[in-house]
Amino acid sequence: MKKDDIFEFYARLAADNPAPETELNYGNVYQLVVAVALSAQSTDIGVNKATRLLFEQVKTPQQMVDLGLDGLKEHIKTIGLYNNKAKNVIALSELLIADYGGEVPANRDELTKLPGVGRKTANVVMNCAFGAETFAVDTHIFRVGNRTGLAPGKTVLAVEKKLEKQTPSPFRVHAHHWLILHGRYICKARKPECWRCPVADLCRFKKKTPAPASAD
DNA sequence: CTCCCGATAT
DNA sequence: ATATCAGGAG
Repeated sequence: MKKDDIFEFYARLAADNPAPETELNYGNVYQLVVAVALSAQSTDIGVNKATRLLFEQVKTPQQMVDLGLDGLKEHIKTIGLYNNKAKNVIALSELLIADYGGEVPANRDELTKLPGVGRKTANVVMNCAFGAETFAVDTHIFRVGNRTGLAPGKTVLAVEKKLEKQTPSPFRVHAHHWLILHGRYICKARKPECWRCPVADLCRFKKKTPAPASAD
């Protein structure tokens, strides 16, 4: 996409939502790490439903270790991939205690050493907790970037690099949230709602979906 | 590349 | 019935 269109693309999303935030619920940075780790291939709504009770009981890595593997599984049974996620969250909590004094490191390379925390999760934590200009490319951003032509790429890393290189400075902090929310509610995987899309005229995906009255 | 895996929308 | 959901590890 051309430079002026990229600027216009973000300017319009920003106008609709000046201060976008994650929709995952959390009370501290440790809980943010856990919530994002649990969110893989699952909806934010489903994760929030499970963490509401969990986070009342567990606010620190030590409290998670005390809860134990089976106790954690009981809380997150309703989330997909819960066996792997439970093991990772316990292991991640133990590592935070052993190597980081129970604190979450404010550094992407250190975050990535935590079990269940890959580049995307680390980028989310760096942005949401520490204000870093990171672009956490998830399924939504990968789709929106490719479909619209804003940031095409064959891999999530390629899309991330493109976003990092081309995103104008006024938008760099919030860009990834604008793109996720846009993908979640308008540029949806199954049924994109182009008729109410604020950037449809900038989008290479020319599929003109019907108006809502005749959409279904 | 495959496996992990429940809830929800279509 | 099947696709999709804030991916990561082996």
